[in-house]
Amino acid sequence: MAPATLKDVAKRCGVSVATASRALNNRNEVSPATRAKVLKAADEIGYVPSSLAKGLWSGETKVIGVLITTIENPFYANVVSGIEKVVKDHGYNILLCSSYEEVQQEFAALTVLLEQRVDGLILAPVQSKPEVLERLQKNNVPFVLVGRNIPSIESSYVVSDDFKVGAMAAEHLLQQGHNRVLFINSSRNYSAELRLKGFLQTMRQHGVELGPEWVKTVPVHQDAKYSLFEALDQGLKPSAVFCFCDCMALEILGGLKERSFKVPEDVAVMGVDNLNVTALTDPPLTTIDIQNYEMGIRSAEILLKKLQEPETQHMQIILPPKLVKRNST
Amino acid sequence: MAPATLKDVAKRCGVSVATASRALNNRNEVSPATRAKVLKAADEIGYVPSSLAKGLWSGETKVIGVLITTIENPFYANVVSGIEKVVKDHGYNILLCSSYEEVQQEFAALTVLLEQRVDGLILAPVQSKPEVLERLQKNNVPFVLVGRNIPSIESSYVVSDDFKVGAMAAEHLLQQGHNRVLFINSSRNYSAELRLKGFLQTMRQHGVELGPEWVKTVPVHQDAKYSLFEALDQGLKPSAVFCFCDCMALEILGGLKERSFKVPEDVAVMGVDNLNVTALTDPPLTTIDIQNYEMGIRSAEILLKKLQEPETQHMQIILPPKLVKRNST
DNA sequence: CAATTGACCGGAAACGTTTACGTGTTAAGT
DNA sequence: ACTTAACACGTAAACGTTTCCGGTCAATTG
Repeated sequence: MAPATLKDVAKRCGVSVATASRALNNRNEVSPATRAKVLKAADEIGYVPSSLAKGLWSGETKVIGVLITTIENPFYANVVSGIEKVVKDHGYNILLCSSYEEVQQEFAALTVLLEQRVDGLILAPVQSKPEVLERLQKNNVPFVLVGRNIPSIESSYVVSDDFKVGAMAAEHLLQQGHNRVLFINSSRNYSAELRLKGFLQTMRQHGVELGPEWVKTVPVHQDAKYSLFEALDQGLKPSAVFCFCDCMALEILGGLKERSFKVPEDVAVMGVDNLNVTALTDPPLTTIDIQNYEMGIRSAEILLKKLQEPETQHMQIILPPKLVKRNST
Repeated sequence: MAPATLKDVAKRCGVSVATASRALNNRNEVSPATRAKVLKAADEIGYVPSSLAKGLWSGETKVIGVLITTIENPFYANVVSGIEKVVKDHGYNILLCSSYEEVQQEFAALTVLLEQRVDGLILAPVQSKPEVLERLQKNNVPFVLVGRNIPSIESSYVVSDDFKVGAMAAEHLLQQGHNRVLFINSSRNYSAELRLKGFLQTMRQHGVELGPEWVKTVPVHQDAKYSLFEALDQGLKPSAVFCFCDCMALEILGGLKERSFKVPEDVAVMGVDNLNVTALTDPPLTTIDIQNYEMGIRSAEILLKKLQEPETQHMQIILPPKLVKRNST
């Protein structure tokens, strides 16, 4: 049994479809009596208007796409939560897609989102190549990058100051007396590049030159601890490990435990994201707060502004990172 | 500029809309030459078919709704991830809505999902009252409950054996010599009721009678530690705390730390869900694995089956819980 | 050579909305 | 009493697809 339609409502109370529509939309060309009749009929048969038909007519779906790597990463859960809070109040809904850090899946998801005619899009792009965004621009759907920028294309984005994130980590670790620092980095995104750059440059400024063996890029879908093991097995003796994100830092914590290293006595660990749980790990994790939830909020606000005023200029927000010192360093 | 339409494609290569549609859908009533022409034109103008129009025509949207309390709870992140894995392969997409454990928001989200004409729905219902599900049945959209059942209505669901979860916790804690156990419970769901029942009944069977003061229900949107503090301030001296879920257990861990209790020496703590992070907390958390990801998988599989064969009987899956002993008990 | 077939393609209806336009009724204004 | 405006409502077109039905044209058949 197909869902009830406007025609059903109209037939049931003996008016035309147009009148039924007007009554339900609170337009004023309907007499109070007929309006009551229509509302009653609609309620009785459980009528729910079709967003499909509405969207086809109006050209807007009231759906915004959110394309992230995976919702299992609490960082993105925070971001999405922030987005949802903002857009809900404006009558928008979220269509959630995941790329799992794979270019192909990202592209497929993008196709889906375009087919669904999302009014706008917030995404954490996988690759720094501009293909995906060019496609968006071609189809001119408004979009905002979140968490990661793509430098080769002009767009709106909300990111943390990633160079500074790397620099802050370096400064903090140097201050604690570390100069053999292993950088466990993510692949395929510009934030990772910037953090690395900020990190290495700051180390160098303080006279610490780290060769490429001190930087490990974790293959996607692999536990970061194996990158650590790889480094250890190559004979590296790091006094500290700096991770691209807390997720990786947690995995490193697990790896160190597995190999019976004490943190922070044998090896210090720090991450980025300040996930809720990092306050409760063993030991509590030193990390850098990059305002996850706020990122979601701001990106959604920018997108909404673009939807309301299509001629809005691109907006870039760079949130300041903040060191959260705990016991892992 | 509105997105390109089939008519645009057709006009561009001088064929009818019907032919263009046939060419793009790989139907065989088109000559190879025209097909090539159409595909080329479609590619050139960046044509993306409209799911709205397609859905209006076909009566199915290839979207399934997922309605949970909040994606910030890693338990649901795991569940959603499992759902996504299954439905993606069958060409379905996820429309994610959150109820934030509020009946009103749940109802509003449901309206949205019905308006969007989702083909099916997977939900973790907030309340045990059947209003929401009756609405679903009235609109006859196939649905599957996940994580929580609603006993008053017949439906498909995938849950853990929640009575047993409570019983297992009780047995484990008794075995460790605890008989002053504080139960930090969730409100507004049947799983919570069952776990409590299993817990209390098992305690009683072993001669431990716990009065109502030993059961605290955490108000929604409140840190569980305040429920702990309340109990402590009432003069209770629990030797162990059993929490409805790991999220709460983590909050309790925080609260105990705040009040300088040592875990497990002063107070033991255990939770439910076996979240990834619980292996790395201080101390590593004893918990009960209820197969979060698997729940998502199974619920999605049931829903897909219902979509393929609408006459399918209701299916109920009760997954066996498994104790994961760590150092917090 | 006429009739039949088949390949290929266009016209048009349908899905469920919303709104511009037209029409009929009624009350107010002269 | 006649015009006019306001009001209430219906008709129909449009949004972008897909498919049914029919038509054209060339090739095959007798």
